[in-house]
Amino acid sequence: MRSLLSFPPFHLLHSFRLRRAARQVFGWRRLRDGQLAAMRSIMSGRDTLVVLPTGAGKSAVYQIPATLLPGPTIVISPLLALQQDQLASLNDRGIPQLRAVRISSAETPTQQAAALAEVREGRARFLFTTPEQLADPERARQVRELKPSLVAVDEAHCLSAWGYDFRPDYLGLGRFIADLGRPPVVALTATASPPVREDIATRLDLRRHQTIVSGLDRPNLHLEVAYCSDEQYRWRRLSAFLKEEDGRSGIIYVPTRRAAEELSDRLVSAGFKAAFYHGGMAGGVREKRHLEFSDGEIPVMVATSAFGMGIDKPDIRWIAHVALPDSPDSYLQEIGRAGRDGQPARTLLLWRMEDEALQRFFNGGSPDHAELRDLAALLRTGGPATKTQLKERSGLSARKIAQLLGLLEEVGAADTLANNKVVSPRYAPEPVAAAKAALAQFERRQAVGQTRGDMMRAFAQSRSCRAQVLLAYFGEHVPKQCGHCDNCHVRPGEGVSDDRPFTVHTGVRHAEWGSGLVLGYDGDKMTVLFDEVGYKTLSVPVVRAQQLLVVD
DNA sequence: CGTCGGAGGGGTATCCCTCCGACGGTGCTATACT
Repeated sequence: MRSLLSFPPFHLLHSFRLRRAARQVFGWRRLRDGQLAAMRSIMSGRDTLVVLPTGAGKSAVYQIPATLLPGPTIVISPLLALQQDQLASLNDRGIPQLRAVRISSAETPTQQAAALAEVREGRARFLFTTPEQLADPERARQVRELKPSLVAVDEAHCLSAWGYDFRPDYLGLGRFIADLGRPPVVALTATASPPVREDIATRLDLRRHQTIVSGLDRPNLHLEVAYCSDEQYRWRRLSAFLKEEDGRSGIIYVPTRRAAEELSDRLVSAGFKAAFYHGGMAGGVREKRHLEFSDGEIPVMVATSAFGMGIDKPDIRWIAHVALPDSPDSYLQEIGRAGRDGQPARTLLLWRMEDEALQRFFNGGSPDHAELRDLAALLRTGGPATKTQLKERSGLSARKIAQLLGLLEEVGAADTLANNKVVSPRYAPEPVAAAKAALAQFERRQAVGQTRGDMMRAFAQSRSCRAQVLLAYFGEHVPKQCGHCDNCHVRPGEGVSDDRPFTVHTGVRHAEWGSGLVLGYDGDKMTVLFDEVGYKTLSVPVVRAQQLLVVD
């Protein structure tokens, strides 16, 4: 009895208030399980990592609690176009508790000051911004003074996918949150495998966080994969597929901008209503194409991965891949855009062994030992310096500097001060040792990137139920055959071996690779996710015969 | 690491083969011009 009195059932109170807010503010009569659990976690002041498919009301997970919290909510989101849509959807409701403003390069200094004032005076509840804005110490100070009650990191997988080289300011978010005095943080994404989740939690420095994963299996998506020995065969399969789809809306993912333009031309010549989309197009044209696709004017969009986040067309009927994606994370994210209305949709992966070459290139070449060493030395001798100064002194590009600094920071050979200057910490390793450690760090991460590519190929080559194989990668155990993939249809029941030395999700240990988690079985192969070396596929008979794994 | 296009050699086919180098995704932002 005493425990009941000293610990009132806050979760019941939270649930009641959340449901009431959902009804009053959004007009929703009910919340899904995953949504409510995530919102309760936020209300209890815990850091929360939410993995929910897009279209499952992911934004509401932070928006509804935000209306109940005393201070404003800072929403960090990667794309300005995406922010634009989210701002509009909040402000169009005309409810004061949902009023949202933004600070980005798209606002003038006057508009930025006005936005800050609106939040400060309690007239706006949400402040949208980008990691790049928060990298400016003055901007971070302004945001800090707003005393936010919640920080929401939307599309949080970007942190892991982009932070290390493409958009390094993503890696500064952990520091920004620490300087804020660590209000509750919620990180949201549609797909994140266990290593990516761990990466997000580490980089944001989440504390005793709760992870909520829900509904990754999408029974209305039919999964199909075909190996293509040459380009002619790939083209034949693709055009046959498009004829079957007969004008219904869908996306063809290609690996390069050039491929997008060329394939689109070829499809138009063959009589399909197609257009292309990639990151090299002018902003206005991109927006127009996006609209034409949403309206159904252009049913077939041939695109690079640039055509992704921010697409909320509910009736996309198919997704085709004319290349192997870099990871199951990207693949699930991309096919997940089909069939958001719950109606049946098809996915077709047309792949060649040769596709992997490009992925290997994108996975990146090793940084130079000498460059790392010289930069570490420069930090030790030159005193605190801005990135621009370092760029001048070293002669390296801004992007290279950011990449190298990130690695040096991870091994304790560099540190960013509050004024955004970079220094060599007091007990920093010698430049040569620092370069060696940084290189090892890079190689470790690249190896994990490589195992993700390996898992993508393993998925493509698998003869077992596709959903089982794909979701095993995400740590989800699908107990029954999915019944919505090519392998389930063609050979129901075949390829399933009963030889399973460990049950799924058993912790195991390998002499060389250390501890890991059994994720699933595919015929006589098993997949294990190791803490240090990433995903590995092992032969079950070999594991048995040589006793490669023991229970950890 | 593979593909593509141009250059150049072979050898004399209104051009074919080989070699070599370039290229390959994702977006924020600040700044300098019109």
